[in-house]
Amino acid sequence: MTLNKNTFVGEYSYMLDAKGRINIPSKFRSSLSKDNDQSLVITRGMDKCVWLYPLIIWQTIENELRKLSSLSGINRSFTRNTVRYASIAQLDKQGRIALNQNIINFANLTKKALIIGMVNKIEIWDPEYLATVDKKSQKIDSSKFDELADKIIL
Amino acid sequence: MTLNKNTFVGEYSYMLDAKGRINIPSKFRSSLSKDNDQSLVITRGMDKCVWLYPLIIWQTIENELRKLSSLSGINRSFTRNTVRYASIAQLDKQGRIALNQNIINFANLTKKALIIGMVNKIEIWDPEYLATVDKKSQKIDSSKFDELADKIIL
DNA sequence: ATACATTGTGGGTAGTTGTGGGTTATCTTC
DNA sequence: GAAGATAACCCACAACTACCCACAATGTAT
Repeated sequence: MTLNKNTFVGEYSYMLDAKGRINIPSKFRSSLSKDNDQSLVITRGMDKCVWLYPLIIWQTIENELRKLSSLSGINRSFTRNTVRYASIAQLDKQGRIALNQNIINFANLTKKALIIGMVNKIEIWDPEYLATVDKKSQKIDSSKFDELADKIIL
Repeated sequence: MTLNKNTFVGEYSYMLDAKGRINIPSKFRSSLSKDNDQSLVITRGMDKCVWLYPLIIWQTIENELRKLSSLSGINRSFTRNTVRYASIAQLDKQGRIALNQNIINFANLTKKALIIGMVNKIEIWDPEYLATVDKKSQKIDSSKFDELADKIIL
């Protein structure tokens, strides 16, 4: 198995149950390295979505944040936004995590939820909301998109 | 066997079976280098077709994406769009991969499918749809082919 | 020409995965 | 300390997927 650990790609559609639990795709679970102890850090995304980091990846982010100068306003607000709503959750026996009401509201989640692998982290979106975001960004950013695509896509 | 590894040329016609599985030409299989662990990454093409990358080639894309900072919105949506429809699949014992319904719909695949070697990646097309695309591009592209001629000597 | 290996295609089965819900523990608040 | 709310744990089960075997058609070697 030559797959990179703690790397997530692909899109999955799941249900949020009445208790606020949501399944983590089994491919993502098996991608989690052992030293994560089956744990993810739940936090607010920069967009209106949930971000999930493998615990050990989160720890490296914490260390990066420690180094950031607080002189810069963007640094302060980024640190505040990412850290203040962060919580650690361990997968239950069925491979789910429980989201609290706060973050459910923040991401506008109801029942259907899209889980998207974003290489080093995982996003959870309300499908309809993501669709509107997609449309907007395609109009605005298409030229910058092409630039990135030229560099990265083979 | 003098061909470069992870290089694909030629066209093959195969059937998609009831389970969404499709055979990978044996020439392509033997071209895959060992370190791919018999794995391909399935994703949406820029045209309405399926793109298949050897795993290690895809990983170079992943690593480029990893470098993009999530502070920038354009980076986030670019990563999302690139990675979202990707899935890693290992060839089964008969040398096939399974396509999910999402990508089958995207590429308009039914039963017959054309597999085309595109040097560093593989494309899967619906034969009839590709025919219509070919007709259109012949009209449009002849002038742009001349531009390319400056860059690539055949 | 014959025997043997490879390739493309189909299908059955056992195990995994996604989802729901009930029961027990833990924490709050009065 | 009791009552109520919240969270953790367990079990159940349908749907799906990965894995296995089968076989005809084609290609290759003797």
